[in-house]
Amino acid sequence: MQNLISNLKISINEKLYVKDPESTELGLNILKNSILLINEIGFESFTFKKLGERIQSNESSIYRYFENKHKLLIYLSTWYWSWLEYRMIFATTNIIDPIEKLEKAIKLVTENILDDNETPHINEEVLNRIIIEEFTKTLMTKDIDNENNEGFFVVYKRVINKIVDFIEEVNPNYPYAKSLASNVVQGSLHQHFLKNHLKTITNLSEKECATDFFIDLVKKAII
Amino acid sequence: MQNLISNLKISINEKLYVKDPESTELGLNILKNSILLINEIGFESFTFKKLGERIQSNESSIYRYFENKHKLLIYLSTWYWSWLEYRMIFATTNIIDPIEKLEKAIKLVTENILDDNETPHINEEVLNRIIIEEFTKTLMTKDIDNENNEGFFVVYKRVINKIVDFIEEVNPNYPYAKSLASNVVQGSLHQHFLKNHLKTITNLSEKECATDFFIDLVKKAII
DNA sequence: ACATATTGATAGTAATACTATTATATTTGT
DNA sequence: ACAAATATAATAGTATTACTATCAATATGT
Repeated sequence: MQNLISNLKISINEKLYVKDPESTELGLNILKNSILLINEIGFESFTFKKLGERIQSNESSIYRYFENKHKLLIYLSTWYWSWLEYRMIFATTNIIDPIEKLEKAIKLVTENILDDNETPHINEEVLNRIIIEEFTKTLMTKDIDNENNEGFFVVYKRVINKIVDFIEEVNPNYPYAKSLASNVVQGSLHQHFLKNHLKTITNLSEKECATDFFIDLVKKAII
Repeated sequence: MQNLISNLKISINEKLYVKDPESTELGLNILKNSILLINEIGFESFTFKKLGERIQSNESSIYRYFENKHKLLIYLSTWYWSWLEYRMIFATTNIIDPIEKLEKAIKLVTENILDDNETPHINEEVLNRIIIEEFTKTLMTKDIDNENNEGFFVVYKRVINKIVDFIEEVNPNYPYAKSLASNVVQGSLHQHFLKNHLKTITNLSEKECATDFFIDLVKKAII
């Protein structure tokens, strides 16, 4: 399985970049360090100028890969959800029991992420932190309807719809499969966020993990 | 009840404004039209200059009320959560049955909001739309830990903890009361957002409301 | 009537988010 | 090996944003 994943190049909507960043050294460097820099200073303070200084390259060179920082963030998000999708597919194929399969999928989208070392230019652990802190910003713009039409969020929706399928395998009569699935995926990001910043309104901690909460919630809801 | 609410002046953390906007005509005008303008063009495109033009006042005058647009948005959010908190308190006092009380509270935080005509300078229906589209942006900044220490989010947390209390009245042994409550409040905003923009990953529609989904979810989780 | 507070108008600054141009370096095709 | 093509770097420039500062005009309170 490890090798299968490492051989798969994650392909990303071409409208998200000007020039494929995975095609050159500089491009890979942009990806790698944008993740690190956004994590360090936050997306609002992140600029192409600062990234240029960090990688000893020029602002104008970065603009040749990405139109703007918003599209770069959608690119990184898409990469993340694609990576998760692959892991989810491999982790659930060959599992026959629908409940076990659903649990496995929920585990994957809710658990803490560790760098998997398969992709030297992407630190998945740091990328996960960015997704927790910044992902909703890619959705919550006045441009969402256009960007949705352009297919910028298909991978995210595909991950959720995979979980919808698993829910329906367990219980085809549950009337809120879509809302439940999107609630798990987005709600999990939010619970991780609360754990980091607003601890008084979450039960998550070092000891208590999001996975337990969401598996319990989903099973009670649909079984 | 109506009159009780209208007589209550919603009081807001003084650090959120330079000069109390509810103390002058111009201030009330800033509140009223900032809500309308943010709804029209989105928070990213919203500037004090544009607001000044709209209300025939000057950019510099608006800066005398709010340090920046971020604090204005937190002010508006705090106003919204305070308003909800009052409605929740009045709607749940004197209800003895804990389940009925919890259902009432969930209904209030998940249902569609209509303008209540008690506050001429705040259109609650439009404000609710802003909360759905923009509220998470007030949380998701690099400054959240400082701002949380300053008490900018106490009202939001109080609303959630009220629901935590109601959950614990129904079932004191449920281990995830905080996560469940925050999941309902934040998840409801998100489901409304999906209903408006990413319809394929939610069951909400004109016919199916968030309230039904969340009441079903919570009751199954804790009873 | 006079002091005080409030608002308006104007100007100015640093940073951001780009675009355009030109120079330089590197790769590649034959 | 060398010309041609391509990629990158450096520099400059623009419009907008997010403010701050100053001063004049107006309204208000006693």
